[in-house]
Amino acid sequence: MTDTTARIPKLTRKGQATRDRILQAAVELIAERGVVGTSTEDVRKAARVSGSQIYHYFDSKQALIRAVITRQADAEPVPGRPMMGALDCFDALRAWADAAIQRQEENGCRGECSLGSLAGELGAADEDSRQDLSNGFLRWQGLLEQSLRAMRDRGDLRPDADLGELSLALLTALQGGTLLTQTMRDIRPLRAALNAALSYIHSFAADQR
Amino acid sequence: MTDTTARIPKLTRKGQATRDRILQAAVELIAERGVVGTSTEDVRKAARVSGSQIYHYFDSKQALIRAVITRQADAEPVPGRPMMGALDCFDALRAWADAAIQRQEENGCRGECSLGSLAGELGAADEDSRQDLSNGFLRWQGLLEQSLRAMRDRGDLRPDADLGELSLALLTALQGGTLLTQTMRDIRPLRAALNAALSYIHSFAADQR
DNA sequence: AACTTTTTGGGTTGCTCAACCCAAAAACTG
DNA sequence: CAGTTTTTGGGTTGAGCAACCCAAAAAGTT
Repeated sequence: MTDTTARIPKLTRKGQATRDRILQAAVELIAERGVVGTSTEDVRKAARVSGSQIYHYFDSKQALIRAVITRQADAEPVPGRPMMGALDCFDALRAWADAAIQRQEENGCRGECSLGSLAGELGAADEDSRQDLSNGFLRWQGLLEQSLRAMRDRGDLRPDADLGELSLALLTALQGGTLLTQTMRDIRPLRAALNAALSYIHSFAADQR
Repeated sequence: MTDTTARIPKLTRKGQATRDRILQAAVELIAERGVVGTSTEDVRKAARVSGSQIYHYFDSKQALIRAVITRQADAEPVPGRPMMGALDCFDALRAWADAAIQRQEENGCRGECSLGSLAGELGAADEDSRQDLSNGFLRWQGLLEQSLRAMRDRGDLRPDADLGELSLALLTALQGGTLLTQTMRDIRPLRAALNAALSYIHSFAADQR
């Protein structure tokens, strides 16, 4: 994977902060206006930096976008809900799904610049971005799979449950549900998708009932 | 909904054909390069029409895009697999899902310009398009729900099955699965998503095995 | 204090592309 | 054949925008 980040030899705390401010501004603008609807000039204004600052920290708009992608990919699939070690029983999984739903409701079913939206917008167009996105999804799937593995180790899930498939089902439900929910501005798609996925996972519970 | 189609007073068979050729070219180009990656000039060349033909049949690029959306929305969720009346038992549903999977495989997991991709690309940016897309999804959900209703009437599904939720779960699975599959260029996400959704629906079968 | 990094604010350049115009020729319709 | 519709092929215009340049001032570091 090409590195689009390392440009500046040294980067003081302040430099880091400015770079982050630019990145954060890009994330927020893209969330509400999409990649195409966001010009570097918009980002510059929103980040309150002047002139050539953006091109001081990023090689190109593409590099900035890719930095946005990896930032989102390194974040939690459901913002504010850390997964590591926490999702290890059915109740926790249910709570995680409910948090995703609640978050969308609070946002008025508006975009969040999650990987899913970015994938829709960029996937077809740019191969480099597509790979970054692919890696992001892979990472998220890994996180989910790890949680499911913890559940299986605890004896919640049957030993023969295919964790790869289950984690994929959950991830696609989250992404598909979010896509429809944001497009239709209606929380029901996401709710139905996650209900179905959880129920499917539950059908592999060790103790049925 | 604003009508973006009716511009020309009369439209002979030939005019219709040319308009269709433009629309079709737009569909194909957008499928492989996305909306942003496709200029009106590209469409013009691909449709083998000259000069101002595109603006003769469409008010603007936006109008053309919206026409693409509604064309896709009026098509079948899984191209080449008509649903009306055909999907009325579990086997038919399974065959439909398999067709979706097979199609993606044949395409090398590449984009198809289905509503899902368009939604990702346009949803955030443009309100009019978002509504067209929303209506498209709604139509597809209706088709699925109708099929499930047929299954319930036949006695395949329990009377208390929530058809609205089930159809949403299936549609989100198709969309989310397709999104991940196309981004990761791997058929497994779509397969896992549809497996999960079908299995979920099957858990509402009248005769549990 | 010497040095490095960051920031400012003002450029410019050159391309892409949507939108639109026109007048004449070709094709179709009744 | 007269009238309408379609098509051709050549424009132009103007906006938006990415990419890049620079030199001086401010801030930070050691």
